Amino acid sequence: MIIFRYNHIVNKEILKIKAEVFNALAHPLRLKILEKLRSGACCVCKIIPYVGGEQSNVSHHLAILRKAGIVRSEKKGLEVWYEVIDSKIFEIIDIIDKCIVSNLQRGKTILNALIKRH
Amino acid sequence: MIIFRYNHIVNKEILKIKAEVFNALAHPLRLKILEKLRSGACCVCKIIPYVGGEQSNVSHHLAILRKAGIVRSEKKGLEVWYEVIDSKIFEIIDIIDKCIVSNLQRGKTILNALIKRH
DNA sequence: TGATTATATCTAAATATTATCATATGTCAA
DNA sequence: TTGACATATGATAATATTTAGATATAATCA
Repeated sequence: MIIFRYNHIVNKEILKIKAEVFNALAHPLRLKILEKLRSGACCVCKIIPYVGGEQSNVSHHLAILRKAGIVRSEKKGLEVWYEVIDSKIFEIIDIIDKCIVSNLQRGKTILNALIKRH
Repeated sequence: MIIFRYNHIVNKEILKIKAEVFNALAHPLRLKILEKLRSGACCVCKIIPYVGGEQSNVSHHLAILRKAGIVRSEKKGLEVWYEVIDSKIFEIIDIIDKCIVSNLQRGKTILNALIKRH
């Protein structure tokens, strides 16, 4: 099938999309937004005080998460409610958490070994 | 314990570290480097032709992965070998892959529904 | 020792991201 | 319709990232 000839282009494109998703996750404020959305859909008016920060700034970050396909929004009267599209995103965040913890533990072990030598 | 008073600072700091790890993953070239490292440790001289790009640029991206605690390097004679520290990072990449595929499928379904209406 | 090789670092220009402020949009209620 | 409210968008300045080229470092070999 002719489509296979385009595999390298498709792969490149997929790498780019993946990088864009990671990029959307690469900001403390956006991670905090997702932390809030972990317990379910939520109104922007609740997200703003939770994460702390300017209304327009939070709105910007929500737009970044939206464009990356991580969350979707829905208007309910005056309010806008956001929710995570695919909860697999939380698995990712949890794995990163574990990675960081074991990294810190490794650091601690090395530090202890160094201290004992003196 | 007094340490609990610092929880919010610690949380903030952890969010920042997490964001930094995601940031390290947020580039097609770095994802491609990790793709190469999935099969095990690898020399820079193999990574460069695999990912394609300037030597200095690849070296820079390797440094970013190193600083984020995702890979480590070891000198072997003239060569430098890199390897992934914690293979959980691949689980993350695989989950993102699945998310993207199901997102694309959802898009396709919606598109089909729209087409049928006309 | 000096040349060669592999990789890292520095520099600068181009580009992207972030935060803030100002303004626009859309919804409701009087 | 007008005004108030919740949220989004646009413009801008500050900052960070990316890339390529030039140079530096460190290991090996003649």
